Amino acid sequence: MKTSFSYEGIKKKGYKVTRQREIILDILRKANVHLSADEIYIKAKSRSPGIGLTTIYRTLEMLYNLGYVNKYDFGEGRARYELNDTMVETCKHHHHLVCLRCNRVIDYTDFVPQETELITKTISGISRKYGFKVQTHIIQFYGICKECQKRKNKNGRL
Amino acid sequence: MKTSFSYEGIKKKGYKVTRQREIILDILRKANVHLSADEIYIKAKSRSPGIGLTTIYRTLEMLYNLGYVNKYDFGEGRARYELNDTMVETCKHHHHLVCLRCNRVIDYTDFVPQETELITKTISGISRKYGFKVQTHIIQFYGICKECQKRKNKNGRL
DNA sequence: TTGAAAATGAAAACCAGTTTCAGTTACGAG
DNA sequence: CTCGTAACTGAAACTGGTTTTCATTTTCAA
Ligand SMILES: [Zn+2]
Ligand SMILES: [Zn+2]
Ligand SMILES: [Zn+2]
Ligand SMILES: [Zn+2]
Repeated sequence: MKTSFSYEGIKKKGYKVTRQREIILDILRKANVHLSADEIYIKAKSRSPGIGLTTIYRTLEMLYNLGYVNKYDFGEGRARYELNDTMVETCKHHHHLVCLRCNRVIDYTDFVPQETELITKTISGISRKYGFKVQTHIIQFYGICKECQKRKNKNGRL
Repeated sequence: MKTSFSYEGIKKKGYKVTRQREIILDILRKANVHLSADEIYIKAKSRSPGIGLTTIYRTLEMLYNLGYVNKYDFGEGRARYELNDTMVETCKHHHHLVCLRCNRVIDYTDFVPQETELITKTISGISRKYGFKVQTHIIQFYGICKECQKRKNKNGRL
C-alpha cells in the first residue's frame, strides 16, 4: 500500500485510516469494473482473511458520503460501486449502456461530440428553471447490445 | 372499474384480467406520484382487504414485462413504479430531479432545448459507435432542491 | 504513552422481493 | 351455458443484500 494520496481527505473528516480501509480503497482503485460489496469482500478476504463483510459495507458508505465513490443500481438487486474522478484521475466520468438481455453494462466516456457541452447547458437550464442545484447525474440507456442483436429473441419484454 | 381501455393488451399476451389486477391498474392510473409496491398494497387493501402483497409484486412484474410501467430506483432501497405513456396518454415521458437532502423527486417533462438535443444525438451516436439499440433511458439529476437550499446545511455529503 | 473516540467482526436482525403450494378463478372450446 | 384447464391467488416460508448490535480492538492526537 504505497499510494496514500487520498487518505488526507479521509482524516480531515475525522475518519481513521485503517488497514481494512486501505485494502478496500486499493481494490477499488485497481478495479476497472463496477464492483458489488460481495465482490470486494472476496477480493479483500484473499488479502486479509479476517475482514468482515460488514466492514466492506461501512467503508463503502463512508466513501459514498465523502463523495469518493459512485453507487449504481443496474436492476440486479444489489448495488455496484466505483471510485469516481474526484479520487482517481484515470477514472473519467462516464455514462452507462445496460443490455436488457444479457445484463452487461458498457461504460462509455467517449461522448459524442457536444454531449458534454449539452449536459452543461442542460444543468444550467435546470438550475434556472427549477432552482435545483445539480451535484451529480446518472444517465443510463437501456437496450440491446450488439452481440445480443445477433442472437434469437427469447421471451420477455425485449 | 369502468375504463377497460388497456385490458386487451393484457389478454392478448395470455394474461387474465382479474379483479386484483383491475384494482392495481386503477391505483396506478390515478396516482400522480411514483408508488412503491407497499404503498400500492395499502391502497389496494382498503378496496379489497384480502389482497396479498405477493399479487402486487406479480402484477407489477407483469406490467413491467408488458412495458406498461416504468420501474425506478431512487436510492431508497426499494423500487417505485408508474404507468408510462404507452398506457396513459396523460403521462408524458419525463426525467427526474432527486433531492439529496429531503429525498423529494421532481418529475419534469418540459425539457430545456439542449436536453432534447442531447438525447437525440447521444442515442444515434451510441447506435453508430457501439451498435447498441437503445429502447429506453433514465436520466436523473441529483442535487439540492429549491426549498432545501433555503435551509441550513446539516452534516453529510451535501 | 495513553485514553477516548472510532472501527472492527460475528451474529442477529431487517426487509424488499421471490418461491412454494394448495386452493380458486378466468375464460375459451365445445 | 357448462366444463376443463391453465392461469391466478394468498399465506407462509424463504432468499439474499444490507444494517444493527455489541463486546473487543485499534487509531491517533494530546
Ligand atoms: Zn455525465
Ligand atoms: Zn447484451
Ligand atoms: Zn428522456
Ligand atoms: Zn429537497
